[in-house]
Order: sequence, then C-alpha cells, then structure tokens
Amino acid sequence: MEKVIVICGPTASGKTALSIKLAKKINGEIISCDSMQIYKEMNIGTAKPTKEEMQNIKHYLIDFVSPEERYSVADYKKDAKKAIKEVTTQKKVPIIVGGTGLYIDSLIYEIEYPNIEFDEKYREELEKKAEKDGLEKLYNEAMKIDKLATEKISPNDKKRILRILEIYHATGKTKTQQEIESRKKVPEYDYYVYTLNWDREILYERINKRVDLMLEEGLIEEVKNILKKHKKFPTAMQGLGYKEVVEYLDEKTSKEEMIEKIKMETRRYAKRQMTWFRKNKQTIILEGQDNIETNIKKILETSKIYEFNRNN
RNA sequence: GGCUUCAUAGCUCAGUUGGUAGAGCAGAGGACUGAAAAUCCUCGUGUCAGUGGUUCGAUUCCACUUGAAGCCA
Repeated sequence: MEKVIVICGPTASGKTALSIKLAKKINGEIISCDSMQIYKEMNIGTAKPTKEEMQNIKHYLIDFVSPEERYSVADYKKDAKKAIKEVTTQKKVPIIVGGTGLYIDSLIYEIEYPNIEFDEKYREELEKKAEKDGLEKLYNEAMKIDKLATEKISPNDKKRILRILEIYHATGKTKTQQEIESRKKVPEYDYYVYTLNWDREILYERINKRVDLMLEEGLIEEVKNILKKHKKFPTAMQGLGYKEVVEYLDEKTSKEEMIEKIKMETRRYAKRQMTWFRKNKQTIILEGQDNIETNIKKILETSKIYEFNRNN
C-alpha cells in the first residue's frame, strides 16, 4: 500500500511551514485539507500559503471554489482521493495538510458518501418549518424516522436534526443505516497521521498575533472586495474573521470589538480542533515548539519514508 | 478637608429581613458522517476589601481602615 502522510493540528500550529519543508525533502506534493482555503479570493483570513511560501511545491485543493458555491465533505473526499492518485502515479508522496477534522476522517477511515445532490429546496422547506412550527416538531419527526441517531443529538442541534431528515428524504435510508454502509470499505492507502501539539498558552499567543497581522495585511479590504463581487455565500462567510468583519462593516460592532472577537473565536476553534484530534489514537504527536528539522526527522523515522536524494 | 454611595467568581453584576452565595460573559471538558472555521452538550467555593465589635452564629448589623466614584468646599 502506498504511504500517505497526514499532518493535522490546530490553527496557527505551523502546519504550512512544516509540510512544505517535508515535501521538498521527500519529493512530496501537498493536498490541503481545509474547508476555507478551498475558496478563491479568501486569502488573508484563511492564512492561505502564498506563492513564495509554497516554494514551487504543488498544492492541491486550495483556491479553486467560488465563495458563492457550496462544498461539502463528500466533495472533498472525492477531490482528495483524485489528488492522491495523481500524486502517487508520479511516484511522489502525498502530504495531506490541514485542520478540518471531518475532512481528514473521511479519508483515513475511508468513509463513503453516496452520490446524491444537495437538495436546496428541501433544506429551505425544513428551515421554514423549523421557523414556523418550532424545532421540536422536526426533532420528533426525526425521532420517528431514526430513533438511534436522534437520541444521540440534542433537541437544539438544528443542523443535525435537519440532516437526519434530509438523508431519509434523499435516500429512503436512515442516517444510522447510511453510516453503517459508509464504513464498509478499507482504506486504500497507508495513512501516517501526525498531529502538531502546542502548549495552550503559547498557541493562543500565536493566534492573537496572527489575527493582528491579518488586519495589517488588509483583511477588511479583502472582505469588502468579496462582498462587492458576490451576493450569496452558502458557507464561505462562515469563515472565522470573515463574519466578524461583515458585522463590523454593518456597524454592529466597533473595530476593537471585532478584533477581540476574531481572536476569541479563533482560540475557541483551536480548542475544538484539539478535542477532535485528541480522540484519534493512531496519531503520532509532534511538538510544535520543537524545530522543524526535529519533526521532519521524526516523521521520516516513523513512516519509514526516505529522503528523495538517497533513493535516486 | 467634609458628606454620600460602592467594594461579592477572571470580568459585569444579582443576592442573603443574620444560618458562609448565583446569573451572564470569559474559561475548561466533551460530542461530531453531505454547512464542520459550522453546529451542539456539560461544568459555578469564591479570604462576599481589611481589622475589630455586637451575636450561639456576620458576607449581611455597627465602628474604624484602605480603595473607587460622585457631590460640597
């Protein structure tokens, strides 16, 4: 089985720098795993690597979706598998890099998503129903359809309640049933998963600094330009930093409040990411505070992938 | 200098007619299968500013001290 390196970690943990150095060393190419860096025009706020940073290492799944478009894990799974294949056929090593835990899991656990279209109308219908009759009613409906899955979630978790109903509507199957079927395949690749770990306080300081830097680099201008160009944002404007700048531009918050809020929300996001990555037991921990060379050495030793020059 | 008000969780503040206290925010932990940078769940002991007095018992009443705000000089 071909080996695939996965580097995950919370936001601002140094994934970009590590992955590019590693790619150079092992003749690798990078496949991003980031639900926001996929979007075009969203550069500063997503901390998308710049051309200079990439140093001619090819990056996949970055900067290729319009902010007006919808994109989901299912799309990611498909695109990422394709990218991995493309990299391996060139005899290069795929390096998956990113912080979107759900996307990473779709790959390393080989989760299968049936090929169905997103039903915009049905979603709207459900949203309206929730508004009119209350969420409780939908929760009860979900309970009738799929008790097992509904019991696992909160009656307040609108998103997941809708999802249970949507799956049934689209496939005639329950979510529980669908999830069992989604786990039937065995991973096609040998995934080596690494997680960058940081001391909480130091990571939070890095986040605060990075947010200040984003504003200096023109985050507000970036958001203004996107708003000028596009009308609808099914998911893109959920991005951290973006929604807060929109609030500020609507004069709902002061500039100071906006900056503090971005920092706070980003810290919380990092915390959630750490919770997610912690539960993956097969992961190998890398200390973010260690220098890059040390961590690369650790990756080479544990994955038994050798330096490119030595093999050729 | 005099008078008044205030001092309770990291922050903003409730409250106890005297039996040692609780909200919001922050924070922490967790969940997560087509929106995931999203969404959701759980978690509240702190010298009740300090010292002394009254009292069986004081964070609560009284006195003084310290600090803050306001008013009068």
